[in-house]
Amino acid sequence: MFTTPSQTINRNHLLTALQVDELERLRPHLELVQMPLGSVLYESGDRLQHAWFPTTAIVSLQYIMENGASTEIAGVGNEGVLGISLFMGSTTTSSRAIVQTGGCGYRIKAGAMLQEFNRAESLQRLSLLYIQALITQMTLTAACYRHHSIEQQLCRWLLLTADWLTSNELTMTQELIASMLGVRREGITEAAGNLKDAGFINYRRGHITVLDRSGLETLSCECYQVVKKEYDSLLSTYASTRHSHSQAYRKK
Amino acid sequence: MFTTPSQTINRNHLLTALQVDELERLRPHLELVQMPLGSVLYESGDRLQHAWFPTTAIVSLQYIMENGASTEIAGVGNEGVLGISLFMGSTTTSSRAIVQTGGCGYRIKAGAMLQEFNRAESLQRLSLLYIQALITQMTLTAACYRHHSIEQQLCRWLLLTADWLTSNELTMTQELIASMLGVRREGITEAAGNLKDAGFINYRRGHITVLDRSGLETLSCECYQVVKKEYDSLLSTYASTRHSHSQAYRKK
DNA sequence: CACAGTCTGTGCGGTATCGTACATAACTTA
DNA sequence: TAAGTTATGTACGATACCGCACAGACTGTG
Repeated sequence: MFTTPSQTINRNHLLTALQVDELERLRPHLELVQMPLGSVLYESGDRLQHAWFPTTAIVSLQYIMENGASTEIAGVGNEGVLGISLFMGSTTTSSRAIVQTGGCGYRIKAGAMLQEFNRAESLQRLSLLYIQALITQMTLTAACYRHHSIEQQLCRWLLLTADWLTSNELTMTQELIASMLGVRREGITEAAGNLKDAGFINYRRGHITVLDRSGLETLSCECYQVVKKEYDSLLSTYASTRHSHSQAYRKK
Repeated sequence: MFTTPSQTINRNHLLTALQVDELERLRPHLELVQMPLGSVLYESGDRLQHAWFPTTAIVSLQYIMENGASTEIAGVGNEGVLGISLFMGSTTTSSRAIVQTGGCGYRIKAGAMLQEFNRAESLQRLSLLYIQALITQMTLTAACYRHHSIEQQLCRWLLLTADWLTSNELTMTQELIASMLGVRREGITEAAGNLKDAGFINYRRGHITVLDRSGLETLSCECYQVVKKEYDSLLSTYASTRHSHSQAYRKK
């Protein structure tokens, strides 16, 4: 969605958009960590110890109902940050953050994050900007759950995920997708079968390949385009506020 | 939900929780306005000219799909503020804000709001705290749309609305409720009929009376309790950070 | 008071999704 | 290679909700 694959490695767009001096202050606190598939960054109710800036990982924000049913509320890739409630002033969060696609990211301790945020400089400004986009994504997710078919939602989900990955090869079981969309696994099997018959995707046990993005877009609801547009706009705002020397970070 | 009716008049909890000096700075910019039923504070894509702090009004945040179908994403009462994207740094919003229950509120021009927010004092802190609670509400709304029946959602909606009103008398047509929950009007008619048969509510053309809150809670999904708890917690945090002299505002 | 407009009640067939059960296929490990 | 595990395919009745149509009831207005 955002950049070409090669640029994405070890790179989080929010971080790279920071002012140079601010990034230099943060750098000693940023720890490059593995974010393996399925690992839980935080649970509903947890007191956050860190914030995370994904680079190649994709994280799913989910709400878990009392009966254990899950619902994905939003996804976070290398355009964003996890643990926003840290600086929103709340001690806990209502959702679970679980790694949907394994990869890497930067981790920072809660205290350091909060301190920098409260300086009210670019980290704050960019984080708030990001949260606005996140809210848009959540809005569309809710509307999509209400009004669109499983097949449409699957198309939206595949497109968004492929955008985050900047790849057409997803490592993902139908069971997992179903749990994120909050539907039965069989529903995904059927929808995926249709998409395969249409020639828009291909898949084998645990792997999905997007063959025809525009095909998926025609079957998808408007939700994908709206969210994509919001994130594109976010990234271009990042870019326009990026200090000319911020590439110092990339060299690291 | 939050206080007794008499205390609610002309009062917004976020405003009253501000530091005294900050409130004094804001006061000249706060304009008490009518917020009549059905009026649209902003549309999706609008550039915001104001922020609003409801006192007796309730505002519904909705996403409007391309085909005109609507979905309520969250509600805002006298615990919150409308127009958050103003200070999130985005120029526009993705949702529509429409007055669901007529009443009053304070309005403030975008510039004044932004200026005070950027002082990074209590208005910023409280607004972010509020947004965190709003995000929780949006999360639960999405999960509820996915997993719960119309009847459960109606119970949730009635309880939340009654809490905002601090009253058991809602002026509301089934058609309007249906459009907010994004379902058919007939679905609401049927669910409301069940609740009436159970003795939990009563209604006549355009009016609904909640007779048995705990009854509704038993039929409601967990979503109501979770949201209520979040807002209760928000208000108690407001209260604990309120300056002892803030009642100066109430005297106005 | 009559009438128009709006709100609510009801019925009925259609459809998407669910819940369940079980079969088959693809990987993994011994 | 065999066994075990996990992923995917398929089927079928149940059900919640939809779309539509229309009737009846309430309310405000001339």
